[in-house]
Amino acid sequence: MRGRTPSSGASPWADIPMGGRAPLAGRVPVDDRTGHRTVPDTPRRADRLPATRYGNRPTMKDVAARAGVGLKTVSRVVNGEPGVTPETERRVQEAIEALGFRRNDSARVLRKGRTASIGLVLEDLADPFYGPLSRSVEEVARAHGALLINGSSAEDPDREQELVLALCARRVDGLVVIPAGDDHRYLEPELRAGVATVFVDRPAGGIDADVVLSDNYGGARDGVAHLIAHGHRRIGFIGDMPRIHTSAERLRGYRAAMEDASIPVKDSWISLGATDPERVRRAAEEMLSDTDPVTAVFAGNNRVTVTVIRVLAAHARPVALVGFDDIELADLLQPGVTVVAQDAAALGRTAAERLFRQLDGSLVTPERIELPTRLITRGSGELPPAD
Amino acid sequence: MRGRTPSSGASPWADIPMGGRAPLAGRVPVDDRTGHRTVPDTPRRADRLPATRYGNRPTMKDVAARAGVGLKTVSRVVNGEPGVTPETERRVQEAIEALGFRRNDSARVLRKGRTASIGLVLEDLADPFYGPLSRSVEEVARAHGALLINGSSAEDPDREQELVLALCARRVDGLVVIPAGDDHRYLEPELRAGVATVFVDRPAGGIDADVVLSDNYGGARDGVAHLIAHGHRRIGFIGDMPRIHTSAERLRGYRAAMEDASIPVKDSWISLGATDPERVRRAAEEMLSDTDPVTAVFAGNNRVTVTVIRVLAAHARPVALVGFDDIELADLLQPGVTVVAQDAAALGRTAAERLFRQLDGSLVTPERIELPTRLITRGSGELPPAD
DNA sequence: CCCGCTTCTGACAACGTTGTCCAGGCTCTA
DNA sequence: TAGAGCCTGGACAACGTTGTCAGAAGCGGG
Repeated sequence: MRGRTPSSGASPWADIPMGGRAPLAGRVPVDDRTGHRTVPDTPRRADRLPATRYGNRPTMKDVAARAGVGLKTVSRVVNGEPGVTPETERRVQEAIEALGFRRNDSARVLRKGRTASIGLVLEDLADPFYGPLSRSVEEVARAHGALLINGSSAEDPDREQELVLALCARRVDGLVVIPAGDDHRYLEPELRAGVATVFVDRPAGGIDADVVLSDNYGGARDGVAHLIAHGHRRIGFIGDMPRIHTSAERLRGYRAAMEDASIPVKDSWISLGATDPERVRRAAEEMLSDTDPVTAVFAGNNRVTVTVIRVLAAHARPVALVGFDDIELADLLQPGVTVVAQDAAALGRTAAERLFRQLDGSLVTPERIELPTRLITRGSGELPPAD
Repeated sequence: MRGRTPSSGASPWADIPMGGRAPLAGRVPVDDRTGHRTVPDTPRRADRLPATRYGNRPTMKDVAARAGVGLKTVSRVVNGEPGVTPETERRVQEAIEALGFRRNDSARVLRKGRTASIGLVLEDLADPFYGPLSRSVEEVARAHGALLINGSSAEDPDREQELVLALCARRVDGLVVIPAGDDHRYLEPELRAGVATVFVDRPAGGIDADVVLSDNYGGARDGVAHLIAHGHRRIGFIGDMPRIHTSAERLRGYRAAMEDASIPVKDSWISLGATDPERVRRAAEEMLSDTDPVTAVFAGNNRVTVTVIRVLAAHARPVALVGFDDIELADLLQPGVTVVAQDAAALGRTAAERLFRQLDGSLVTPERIELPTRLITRGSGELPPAD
């Protein structure tokens, strides 16, 4: 009992009743799944259905049979290849329409060797920083006729690798990765096989690949220098885990600015690993209630900034604030929030464009590209120290 | 030379589904990249490779040859099937490692009929409302071992269809669609073929399918009633294009609330089609400077709300505001922004869960699910009318 | 030493598409 | 009208994987 007999003349889909969703019900051996049939030696994972396929979809063969033409002729019509009479083409189109045929791209990929899809692995799609980035990657992909598959690593190196390998198994033509881990040697076979790869926001570890970054170090340094220029000397830094490259770079920028101004940094002014709001809140409150309290805070990313704003809003004494990453409505708060803005869309666009340039062969040598940041003054960073 | 067509005016690469240039034209130079570093382990394929292939990836056959076992044994090891001696398994694993083999899921899909991937078509990934939604869909997909492919329709029905069909061509197991258009009969063949389908945020048109919605009507009605309860009678409504279901429903809610309070609505209080900030701004300014100016505004979605906040901030007389959709930092503004919040993550989660229940056969009858909204009072909606 | 049994292994045929190549039928010229 | 050329259409073999099924190897009992 094979799925179908192609020689049965009329295609089996020609007379499927409309509106029924019958294929859904029968395509899983529900009896086996519920399991009250105790058959011990039957392996559970055995799909006993002849076809584990979901529904039966018409193939080019079916279309050909219905249109009364050869298989390859259908292929030609579907792909807009020349060499088909208008009349023949019409008949084929009609059959396609009638059967609801859709080309199976898996088979196509298998034959042609490319998928016209690229993968994007980022940290969290829900983060307002990654939304625009993802969107801009998608736009570039679309302009090149490719689809975007994406996944969130949730800052977990194992999950990153798992995702990347899943994408590679699907034979994406290229990968845009925002690394969670710091060892990417597992990608060596893919690079050898010609999978275009660009890392964004953070550099790759252990392999030589394209990287597109923001100037985290310079941005943070400028932001902190800005606070110093407004008279602050006791400046706190609240950032993410230092194993994250961006986080480490921004801390480095903070230290550099302080050193440039010959201000010794107290350990209690620095808080790292602030991953959730509660920890950020505690960190902020601690450095504000220190015996030697900070008069300004530099927030290491958008999530930290938002939480710090909340803390400061509830704080009696005004405290200056500069945040890394722009946030929506920052201009409407009292005071407006001064930020070091990076251009997420530009990061994504640059990366994706490099990816496709790798793919069309016009790029060969991996490069490291650093995009500038921009200090946007809105008030909170210009508050004078209130000792 | 494979010069087969004299009419070679059209690029032979013009066969990518979504238009645009094929990315991989000159992929052969990839060999230059590894170039001098000859890869000793990778067996070279025959020279008669299809011109479109790029990079040689090892196949199970290669692994089998290297490990000195049969093809099927490799398959067994790769898929963790029982019946392989530890010793054999070790040899195979070693070969896999050495060659950097990755199973080709396209071939697997072709054989098995399912892709373990689902498609998500939404309006704009960069919109803060869709980020969390997308993320929650991804989480559910991940829990079911599926990958997420997504695309942005940019509110364009043609693009929606193009994306959906591209996903179907890739044989996604299921589709989560946030409709841009209002006619989805093109999906009939897919439904018949058993592609699980759930519409979110807006209903499908012309077909019978699962839908998960927010209670747009009720939410808007409650929000407007809230303004009325605080003494307002001249209330403006600024919304998106009325052809969008959510937009129309919210307008309906507005009208219902006004009618419940027996307040006749002036045409000049209603502005639709406000898609970009500039138009929202003009619309808001007009209804504020009317001879009979509104004392409160109901904003039809998050983008409108943000712009209206800006306009009101620059406005002398205090004006009450309730917005549909919650926005970040809304609580920190002066006054805090009162909103009708919908739970984007819950929408996505509910939809994705239904999708997988369709797939495992436990759901057959399409349903319409409506999730409640929540009025969050923060100040702006409780301002008294200032005539 | 053979038989039956279990356990492990491999040959082979799909899956649906596209590239190659050849067979007819047609038009156009001599 | 025949032969040369051009169209158009179709048969067939890949692509890399998995399900089927039969064969091989190991092993104990008669």
